[in-house]
Amino acid sequence: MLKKLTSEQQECIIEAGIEEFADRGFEKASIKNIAKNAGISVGVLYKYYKNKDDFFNACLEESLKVLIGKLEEFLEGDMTPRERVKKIFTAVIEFSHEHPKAVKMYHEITSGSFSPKARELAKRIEEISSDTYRAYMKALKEVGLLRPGVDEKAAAFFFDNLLVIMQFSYSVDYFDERRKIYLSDLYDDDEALIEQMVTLVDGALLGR
Amino acid sequence: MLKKLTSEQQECIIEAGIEEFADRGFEKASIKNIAKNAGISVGVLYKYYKNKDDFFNACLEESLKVLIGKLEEFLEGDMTPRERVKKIFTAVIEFSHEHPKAVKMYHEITSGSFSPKARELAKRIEEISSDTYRAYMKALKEVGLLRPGVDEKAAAFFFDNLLVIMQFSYSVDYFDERRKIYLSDLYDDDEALIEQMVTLVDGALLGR
Amino acid sequence: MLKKLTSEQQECIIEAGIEEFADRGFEKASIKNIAKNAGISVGVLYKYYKNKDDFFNACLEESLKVLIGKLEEFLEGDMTPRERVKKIFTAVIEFSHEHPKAVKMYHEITSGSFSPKARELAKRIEEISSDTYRAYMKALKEVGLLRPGVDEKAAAFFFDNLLVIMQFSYSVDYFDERRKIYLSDLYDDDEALIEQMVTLVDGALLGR
Amino acid sequence: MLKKLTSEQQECIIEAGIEEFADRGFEKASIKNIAKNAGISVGVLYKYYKNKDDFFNACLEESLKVLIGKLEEFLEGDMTPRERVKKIFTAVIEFSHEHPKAVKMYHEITSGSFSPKARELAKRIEEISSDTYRAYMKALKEVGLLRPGVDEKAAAFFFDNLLVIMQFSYSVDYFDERRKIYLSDLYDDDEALIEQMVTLVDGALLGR
DNA sequence: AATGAATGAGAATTCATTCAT
DNA sequence: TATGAATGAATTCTCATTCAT
Repeated sequence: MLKKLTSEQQECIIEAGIEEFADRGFEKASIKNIAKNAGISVGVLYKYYKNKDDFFNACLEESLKVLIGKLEEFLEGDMTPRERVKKIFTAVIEFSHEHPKAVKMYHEITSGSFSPKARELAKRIEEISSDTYRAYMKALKEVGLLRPGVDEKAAAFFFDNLLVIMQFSYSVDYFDERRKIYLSDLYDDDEALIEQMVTLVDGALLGR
Repeated sequence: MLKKLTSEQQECIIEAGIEEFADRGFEKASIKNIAKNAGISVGVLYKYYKNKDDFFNACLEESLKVLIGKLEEFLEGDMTPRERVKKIFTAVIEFSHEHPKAVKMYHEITSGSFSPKARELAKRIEEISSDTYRAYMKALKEVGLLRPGVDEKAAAFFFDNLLVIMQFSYSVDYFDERRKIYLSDLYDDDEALIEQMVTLVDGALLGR
Repeated sequence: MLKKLTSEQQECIIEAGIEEFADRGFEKASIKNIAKNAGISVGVLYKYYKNKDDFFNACLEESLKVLIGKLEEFLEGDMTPRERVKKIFTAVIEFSHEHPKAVKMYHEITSGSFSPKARELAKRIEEISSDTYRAYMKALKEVGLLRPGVDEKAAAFFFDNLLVIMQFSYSVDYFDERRKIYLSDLYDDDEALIEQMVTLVDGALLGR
Repeated sequence: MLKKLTSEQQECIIEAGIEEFADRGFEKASIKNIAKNAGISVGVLYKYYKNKDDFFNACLEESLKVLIGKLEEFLEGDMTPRERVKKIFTAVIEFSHEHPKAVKMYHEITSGSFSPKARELAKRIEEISSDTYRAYMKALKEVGLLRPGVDEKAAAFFFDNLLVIMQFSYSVDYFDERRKIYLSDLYDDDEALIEQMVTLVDGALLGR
């Protein structure tokens, strides 16, 4: 039956794409399947997107947009360093619970070789994170809170490393299982894990 | 597998497989190509391995074997905690330089959905690492070196998280580019980065 | 067809169709493209024409109509046989310059397998030409100008063969390139080529 | 069932290709169909030929090879001009009877836009014919047989034009039907048609 | 009536896997 | 036993045709 796409259905396409790409990876993802899950025909997908690559980029962009949104909140508000670190860890874990597919999309581009467009999107998000965390580390240093001898860049890298793998640990199947292995009873206690991470990060950055 | 992997030819097949899987990912990897690079016919490959999945598992197993080998050295020898941490960071980066394909194989299974056999292999290596690091953290705690309030499991998780992402940062293209973005001039100075990481980890675990 | 082709818009559609079919061939021709160039929607095109085949026939009919128009002039006027032959060769080449798309449409049906309707249209034009040329040859014979032993039908066939391939040589890319290969410096001198052809045809038909 | 291709089957592939391309044209020709008719799987076709284009070129080359073979006989032997012209007309018609698909392949490239490889093949055959016929016309001129005022190039063009359309008239459906329309009872009498054509050509070239 | 987005069958192409030699 | 040509299902992508708006 020929029926105009509702705007709901249009969103549905990207959503179905993210679902499929996140679950099965770019190569295994089937356009036919995505169309079926989105309740549309393959033709309509190719009306909006030039090819599989192009569609993947659109899904990726949507996913990263949500991730970037979270980042921007990081430097907002007035709080102690510990509070801020706790806030971001909490946000990252919450985000992973709410948008596991977005995180999986991010993880997806870390493997395989993608189009220049995808590389560019990926580069942008890394630059934004890097800038954000380096600015924070610089601020800490200026007020004499960053441990002496600690380089701002290394500190930012260290900090984002932990956040990235934490995101994976709550979204990507493999890392989730690994988290269970490492944490056993702590696996289900997000609160406690956050507290531990904050303590460790504080020790690393502030020395207390 | 009809035969144990003993002959030189067998090693050659696995090596060619690791090369291909690491470089092109599971889906894009070509069996024909692997056979050609190993100097055998596809028929022989299928004599030893049931299918692509099965062969991938064999390659994965070999890769993980090398990774596990490194781990065992961790607890060996008598040294201060800082020395030990430095040693492992150094070893991890050296290993990534020497065996980037093995690390890529490890990264490869973190994406996509692999067979039960692959999951099992992966589980084993995570259990070994987890046990190793937890044992170390426990030892630290017992001698009163671990910062008060820090859980051994969380500490082990924290520590391995950093090591895993550091391995990726030196082997997986995406993470390597990301490392460059974060570290800029520090990108080429492994020594300095290790020093920084050790300092941060020491601060996190030991409070100094 | 629900409506006769009367309105200006209708001509526009056919014109766009001829353009597209002549340039890209039946299979590669795009209905969407034709509609766009005609300034209408595809829906309208399908209102007037049952399908692509049907529309092609309409375009073909229009093209052939123009070709037939030229034919009718052939027997008009009072002139010597040589003058008449020269006139028709000149007309054919002029026509090819002015309406290359119509000639291409004609060439297009000589390949592929078209619908009965197209065959019928094609048959009609061939019958008209055949009748025209046979009548002329008969007239020549009756006044004793046609060389003895020359059959009127064969002469008509011979004559039209030359005209048809001459048309292709000025309209269809392939035959145009071929003409260049054969004629080299004569390629750009229509006048001279016509003169040569007339001489040859005169020799063939009249013996001088 | 997996079974080695007999060499007979290998020839069969090209033959099936020529059949399909000749009958349905490049665009409509179906690779699946060709494979089925050749008694092979699609995969094997793609083992030998890069893609549809490449396979078409192979079929075209095979077809043109046979055509060129005939051409070479043209200048052989010692005979009067009339005998030679008769011989080539006879040969051309025989050839069209024996290899109608080869002629259809030749006709096929006169429409549509083909790959550089196909253009090159086509150009070569036109150059060979052109050279052959021009050499013959030059020879005629040198012995004073070519009618005065007749250009060798134009004569060669005129001659090949007739041969080409004669080939089409015996192989390409459209031109075959046209031949019937023009010749009526002469349609079935190849001998008589040849005699007529030879007479006409002799009149054109030699003036008798 | 006119629109043009949606449909989905069908095409070319790939490549893991098989098995005749 | 080893080979690698043959298989054919599955994938992406196109576009004539339909029909809800």
